[in-house]
Amino acid sequence: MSDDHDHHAYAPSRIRALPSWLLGRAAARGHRLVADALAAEGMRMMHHAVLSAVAELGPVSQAELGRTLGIDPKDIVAIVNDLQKDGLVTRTPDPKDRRKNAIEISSAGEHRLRRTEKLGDEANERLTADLTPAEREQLIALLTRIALPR
Amino acid sequence: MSDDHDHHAYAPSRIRALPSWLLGRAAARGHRLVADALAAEGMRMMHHAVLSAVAELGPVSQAELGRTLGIDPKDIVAIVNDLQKDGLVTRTPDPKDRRKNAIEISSAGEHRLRRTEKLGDEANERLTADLTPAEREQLIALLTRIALPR
DNA sequence: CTTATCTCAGCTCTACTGACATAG
DNA sequence: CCTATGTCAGTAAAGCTGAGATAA
Repeated sequence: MSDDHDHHAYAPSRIRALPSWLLGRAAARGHRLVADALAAEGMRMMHHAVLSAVAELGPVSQAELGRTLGIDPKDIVAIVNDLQKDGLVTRTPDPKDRRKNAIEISSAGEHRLRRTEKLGDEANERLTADLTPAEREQLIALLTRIALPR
Repeated sequence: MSDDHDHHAYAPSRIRALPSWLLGRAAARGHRLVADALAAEGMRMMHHAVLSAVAELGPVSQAELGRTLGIDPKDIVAIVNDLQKDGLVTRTPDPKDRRKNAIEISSAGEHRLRRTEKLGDEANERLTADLTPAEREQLIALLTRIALPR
């Protein structure tokens, strides 16, 4: 017991056995890596996620964004506000349903997205640097099944 | 495209490919499950983690708790305050190093820990209900390697 | 009348930063 | 002098709740 070195890799066994605990630790580390990388472009993780979803879904309502990303629609408001302020997305009233805003990515947004995507990928590689490519795929597959439950 | 049902399991592919994103989603879901379960005993996740660490490490300083759990030592203060207020741990000055507090679990703390441990295990089973036992072990092994990097 | 969308204000939990007093 | 420990105040990001206005 009581190694003076090697404090970092230790966690009490009862804690270490809890998937939720490990998930929290791993997510905190991953978030730190990605957030630091995206900060170089003045973006936060949720900004990148929403911008990426807007690019993929085309003109889309805020409520739809919230549903597909699993984010509270109330939080989409502030994120879209920021993206719009930077000219990365456009927010126009939907003529067919005037309750909705049609969110679309701008050319500046596409340019920004290409850069943040690269930075995010690099951060995720650092996060999973200890894993083999096959292990990364398996981790993603397992996480998908518990992160997006039916 | 555009299934009216089955919104829940979808996420844009570029987002879904990011381990950090999946980790965040999975951790949020796990935290919700565990936090709700522990709330029945008036405990939060960090209270349970610290109480568990105190039980396993015996008389231990707050700084040591912070190091082994990977939590900021400043945050240990408030957690130990709460645990002490409920009589779950004792906080006595260390006679050998008067800078330190020796944190020890009480019998009430051990009783509380047995119950929160059970509640936490059940919540973690719900979180990983879609996985086989072998897959759970593999998930824990993979998470350990990225959550506790050297 | 009921539902869906959007906005606002506020809260919790986790994590972090800076400042400080005390003890080694 | 410098480091380690503990305490306090405040901040940030993600995630929630409740209330309300507008439109379908």
